[in-house]
Amino acid sequence: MAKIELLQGTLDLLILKVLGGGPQHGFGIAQRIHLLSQAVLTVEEGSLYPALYRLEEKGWIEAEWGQSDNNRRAKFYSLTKSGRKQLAAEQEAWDSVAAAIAHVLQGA
Amino acid sequence: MAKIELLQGTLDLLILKVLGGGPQHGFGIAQRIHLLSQAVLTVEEGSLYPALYRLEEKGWIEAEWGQSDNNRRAKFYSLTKSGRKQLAAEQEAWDSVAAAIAHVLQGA
DNA sequence: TTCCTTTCCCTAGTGTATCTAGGGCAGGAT
DNA sequence: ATCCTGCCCTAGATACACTAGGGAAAGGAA
Repeated sequence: MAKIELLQGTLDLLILKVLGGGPQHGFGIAQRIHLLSQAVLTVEEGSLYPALYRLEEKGWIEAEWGQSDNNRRAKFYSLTKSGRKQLAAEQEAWDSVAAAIAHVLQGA
Repeated sequence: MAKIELLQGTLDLLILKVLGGGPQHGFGIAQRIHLLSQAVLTVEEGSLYPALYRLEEKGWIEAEWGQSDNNRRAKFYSLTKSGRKQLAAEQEAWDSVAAAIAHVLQGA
């Protein structure tokens, strides 16, 4: 029984958002999400890497091998132009849905 | 390719919340969510009924056949005591996760 | 009357996202 | 030498919303 930690559909948004702040390697993205969410959100590696491939396949991010701060081989991802568009769209969608849910939670 | 309209995991919460306002039949629950969300959220029947069975099986809601306002046979669901607890828990979880996502969206 | 639309319930199968649970390699510290 | 950590990867399980159907009965329209 897989315990779902993230809301399905939000991981892409979170990744894109982090990359909006500059290139990052996979591990770093997960750390950053964990940190920024004040440890509420934890991205498992088994979710992270498949998600990165998805995003890359759709042309929203692109990868390049490099060297991490800790002197380790790491794949750095960065937003493409269409990724930037996608980020804006997903953020808007999130805002809309979150607001809608808030309405239901207040109005019932 | 199934287009996901709802955030996975939030449907239970929405249903419980609506039932927190009093008993409702399935169709009515979906209408209410649609209405309260200002037509942003649409619950498909293929999502709704399985969800109701899930919730019933877990003991959070219970069903009783009755008559709808339109004089039709309808199954009315209502919250159980443990359903009330579950509603509180899920609402809290939602608040926490939504806030966490908001943090990431602001902080990156 | 017959038809049609609406309301209400139901289910099998599909898709996809996240998870669990592994595996691997290399740097740096002990 | 050994271990821990950082970093990448993958196969299979699970969960949940979806599509795409089905059916019955009320009430109005033709």
